Amino acid sequence: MEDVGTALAETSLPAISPLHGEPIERADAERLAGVLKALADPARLRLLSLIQSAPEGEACVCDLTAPLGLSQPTVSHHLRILTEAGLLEREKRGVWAYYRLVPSAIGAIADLLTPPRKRATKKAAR
Amino acid sequence: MEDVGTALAETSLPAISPLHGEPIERADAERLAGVLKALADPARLRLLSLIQSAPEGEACVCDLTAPLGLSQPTVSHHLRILTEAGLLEREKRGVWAYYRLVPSAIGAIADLLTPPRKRATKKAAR
DNA sequence: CAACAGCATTGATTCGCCTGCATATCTGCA
DNA sequence: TGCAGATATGCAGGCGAATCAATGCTGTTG
Repeated sequence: MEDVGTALAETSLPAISPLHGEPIERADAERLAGVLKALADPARLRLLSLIQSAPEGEACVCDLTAPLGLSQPTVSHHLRILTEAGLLEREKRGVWAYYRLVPSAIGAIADLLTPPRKRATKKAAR
Repeated sequence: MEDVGTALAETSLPAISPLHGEPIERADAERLAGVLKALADPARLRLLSLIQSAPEGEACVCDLTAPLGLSQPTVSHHLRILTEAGLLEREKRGVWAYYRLVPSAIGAIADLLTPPRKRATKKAAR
């Protein structure tokens, strides 16, 4: 894969939504799918949940392996994917690497999936 | 896979969110991941988008193969997955099968991903 | 009734991903 | 400098998914 990280970070994940106006294009669909793919995994969902509920809203790898029941390399791998998708941010303090959520990124996804308010009108006008 | 269809339909996709309170459990993570996996595909995102923007908010398979550039069996396959995930509903009229969105289902996902309003306070109190 | 059109299903192929093991890298400390 | 603990990366096995061609099914039409 290329750089899914920038997919959500800045430019990408544009204001277009698959549930609003005209059909999205292939490139946009692939970008959005890339980010959703990062979310669509039980281990990664649990990671996000664990980090979010951690004392300071952050957690290091060593705190996450046990609750997940996965090996340290595997956990590190999933955290990498989530970070590259723009859903997590990493901060290294000393020997430990602390991860925390990026609320705006997750919010952006939620917005894209939120159908327009009462916008059920069909464009049958054509 | 078992019945991802019921995953969103009724009981499943409970009120728990991976981004709110305490960490979600493994079973919940797998259910949510199952639905997200249905979304995390470019072809399926484009299908949802095409159907949503269709004249009556509905479309049949024959209208979808060309814009997607995929074979009819493949399109049918994706529609099946989306329907089983509870994101689409199917209605057969004559020889045609019309698909349309299930807004509540997609809204439910969006709600789960929407962080609590201004709830950024950490529970470090513990 | 026969021929045809729209969809779904099956089988086969290819590709990607999740996982763990082994190993490399980095940081702090003696 | 050398050692130990915390993370990251490479590699490989195995499972699941995406796709298409071929086939079956159902309703429509002549």
